[in-house]
Amino acid sequence: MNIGQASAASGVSAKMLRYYEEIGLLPKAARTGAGYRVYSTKDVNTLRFIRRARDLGLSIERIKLLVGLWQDRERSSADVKRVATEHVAELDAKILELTAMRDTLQELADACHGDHRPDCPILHDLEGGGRSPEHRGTVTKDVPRGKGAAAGLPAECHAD
Amino acid sequence: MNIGQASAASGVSAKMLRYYEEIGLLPKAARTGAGYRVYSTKDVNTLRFIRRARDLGLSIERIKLLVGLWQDRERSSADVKRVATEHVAELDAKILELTAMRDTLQELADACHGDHRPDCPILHDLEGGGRSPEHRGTVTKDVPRGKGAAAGLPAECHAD
DNA sequence: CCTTGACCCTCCCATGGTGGGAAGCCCCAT
DNA sequence: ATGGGGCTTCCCACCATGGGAGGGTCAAGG
Repeated sequence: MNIGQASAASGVSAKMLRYYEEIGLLPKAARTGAGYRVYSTKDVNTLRFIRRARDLGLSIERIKLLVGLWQDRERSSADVKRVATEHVAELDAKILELTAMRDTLQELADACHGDHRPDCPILHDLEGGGRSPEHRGTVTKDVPRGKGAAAGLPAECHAD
Repeated sequence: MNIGQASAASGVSAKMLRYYEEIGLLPKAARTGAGYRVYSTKDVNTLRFIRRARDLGLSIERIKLLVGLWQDRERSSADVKRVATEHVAELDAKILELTAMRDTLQELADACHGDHRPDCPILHDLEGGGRSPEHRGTVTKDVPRGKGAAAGLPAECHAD
């Protein structure tokens, strides 16, 4: 089977097939005399496994672990479960983070008239924690991206 | 104000300050004779605006729009609201996607004994749509990443 | 005046997965 | 033998961010 056929049969793009090989997620494919990669049915099964795992949002690193476990008859299901559970925890964290953003923004949008006038609580909030700061505090999770070095400076606001 | 002070006062890293300038999110900063960037209080306000917008997950492109509207006295709040609403829609889509992943994976993990034995429904599912395919169909949203070109090949499974 | 240390500059690289595309070789059918 | 489609490698782009090298600058203290 050529790379194109393996791609069509697995739902993984040829580009990704080469990439997965390069990063060691797949073993190096055998080659024809002309240098074409050759795949077996077994390879396609592995690829489908990988694709399903990607569909569940698993990182390549974790998929490497899972493929290893999958091919290990001596594995313990506890190891597999742990990998899955870790990913669930990360998904939960991400969902929480996005939900907090969503809720804050939705509230602001709800409070915005959305008419031709310039007055807008969304901008007001972005400008300087507009509506009661404790309100923002409850909704917006303090995502650990900004290192919170924000120092003094009186909020004089308004850039125009 | 130097870049370090502007960074500390706004919570945006110096690295990002330079980057935002490069991509045109910020106007080119004035320079001292030695080439040091100089920032004003007004710049810091803009930076805080940007940082808050990033905290809400807005993309740089959308922040460019918002900053433009913010500085436009003639803006209509409808324009601002539209940008916010679009972002809320994207957040909702992402949350739905992640939640579907999470639920599927959680179900699989729940069904997994997690003991020393190798038998594991998680691997079984990844292997080939294991437990009743319509079940997977209901939970896992068909995220539009794989182009669904998955063709034939009988699922013989098991790569070991 | 000179050193020291903190700060700033530009430029390059890496991340994580994925797609796009160019230049060039190969295979099959007409 | 020619054309078209498939394969190869290599480079670039995304998005937003951090790290670091190599070199200039500034302020304080000796």
